[in-house]
Parts: sequence; structure tokens; C-alpha cells
Amino acid sequence: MAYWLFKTEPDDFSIDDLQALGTTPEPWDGIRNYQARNLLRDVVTAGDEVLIYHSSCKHVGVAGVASVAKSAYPDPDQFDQKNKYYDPKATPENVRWYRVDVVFERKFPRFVPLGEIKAMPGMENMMLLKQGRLSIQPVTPAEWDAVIAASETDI
DNA sequence: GCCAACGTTGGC
DNA sequence: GCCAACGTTGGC
Repeated sequence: MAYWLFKTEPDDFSIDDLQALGTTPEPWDGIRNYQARNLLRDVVTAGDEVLIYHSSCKHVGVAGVASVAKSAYPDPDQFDQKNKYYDPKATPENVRWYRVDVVFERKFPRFVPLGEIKAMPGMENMMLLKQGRLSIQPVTPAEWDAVIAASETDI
């Protein structure tokens, strides 16, 4: 069982949208970056735990937890000419892009802002801080524990 | 809206 | 294979 951080733009899809689905799995699609794709395709596994991170918005940070319901399978949008994620170089025989399904676990009792994570000791090597643009990233158990602890602590 | 980081594309 | 141009991400 591994830990991950998945980014989403809450104006598009937020932790509240995920919560509203209840136990219905949500396809985590639109990943069009090879580094993220490789992690999704080769490493992310059903049962893994995911921090849901809100990016490109007023309050950036970690909003809650989901789990991986289904491991990687081809993202059908790449074959759909009308879809914004259509990729003319992708074919069913030569799949380029993948997605996984996630399911809501919980919303944090307290949102953990990026600024707070930056200020935590020992988080200097977190990928979120080292390589800000990666949309699917691994999280170490220590990083996971620190974020969860912060979400349960009033400040 | 600005700008830094960085991934992708395409000419050579 | 190099590298400049360009596009996108994402924090502020």
C-alpha cells in the first residue's frame, strides 16, 4: 500500500464534488504528462491512499483523502475526436494515456494550506515542494503522517 | 495578471 | 541530438 498526492483544480472538481459521489468511484482523468502517466500506469495500485490537493485556486493545499478503487486502464478520452483530451497519436493498440478510479474517503476536519506544509520541519524533500508541477506524486509515510496530523490539529 | 519552472515541439 | 521557441502549470 502506497501513498500519493493527486492535484485537482477545485473550480473544476473539488473534495466536495468527490464527497457528493459517496461510494461511487470517480475516474481520475486528463493526466497528460509522461512522468505522471508512468506513475499512474506502473505504480499506483488499488487500495493506495491519496491526498486530494487543491491547486490553482484561492486556497491551495490538501483538502482530504481518497483511495484508489481501480488501477490504471486506458483513458477513453484519448480516442474521442470531440474530447479536449483527444490525442491523434493514440490508438487502442498503442495506448498513450491512462486513468485510475478513486473513491472518497474523508474530508479533512481542517484544510491544510500549502504554506503550512512548507513551514513544517522535515518536509523539504516533499515532491510538492521540489517539483511543484507534477500532478500525480508519491508521498512518503512520514510526509503522509505529518499532513494528516496537521489536519487534525487546531492552530 | 505576472512570472518562474519546466515540458513539448520542431527545425536544423 | 541539440536547442530555441512556445505552451502549460501553478503560486502569489
